[in-house]
Amino acid sequence: MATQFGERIRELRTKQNMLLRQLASLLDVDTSIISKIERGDRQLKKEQIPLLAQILKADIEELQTLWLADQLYNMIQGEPMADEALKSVSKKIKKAK
Amino acid sequence: MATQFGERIRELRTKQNMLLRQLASLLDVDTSIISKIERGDRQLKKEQIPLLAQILKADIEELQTLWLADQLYNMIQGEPMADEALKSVSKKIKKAK
DNA sequence: TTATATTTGCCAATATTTGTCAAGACAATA
DNA sequence: TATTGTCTTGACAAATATTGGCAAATATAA
Repeated sequence: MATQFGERIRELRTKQNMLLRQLASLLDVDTSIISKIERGDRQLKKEQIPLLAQILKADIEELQTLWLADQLYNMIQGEPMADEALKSVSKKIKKAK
Repeated sequence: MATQFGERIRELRTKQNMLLRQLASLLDVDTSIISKIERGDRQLKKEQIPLLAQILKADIEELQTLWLADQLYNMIQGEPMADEALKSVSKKIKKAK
């Protein structure tokens, strides 16, 4: 399953002519991890987002949003009451502000 | 942290004059587990929802919604981009239908 | 107090996630 | 065809997180 996050990372990386192994080295993980993340096979660890954003000269908040949206989507996809639950959470969030 | 799901379970259980240990027995887990679930210290396993609904004569979909909403809230709470991510997912879900 | 119900902290078992390694696929090109 | 470089994939091990159960602590009621 492809992820919005992974696709964006790949886009950012390739536009800068950066190789998987170069990005992997800067993030201090194996090349295969980055490959899987870009393809949506694995999730990046949340704490790694800031460093990744810095390396790719990307907006941290953009990546955080994409990352979180992927997690949420993953959780609700296939759930019968996904819609209801989403609405409920949105309401609760608004109140909390 | 209290959960909507846990509070609802407790409400349903006590209204029927059922003890923790009685509910626990029917669900085939230790009493402490139910206590923690009702107080929001633990999450019920998703697969246990149908049985729990049956025991408490509750609407499965209601419990599924509350359960899922708790999971989602847990995931986004404290996240700076929670709002954006939620919107993004809602959009994606609507499209998928 | 005594009896019963609930809560809490801790541990072991289990499950999930994460990373590494090695082999394979694929394309470019000598 | 053989070689080189990049990327992908699967198997495995290590690190983390989750789960359930026990037992002690705490509450509640009589």
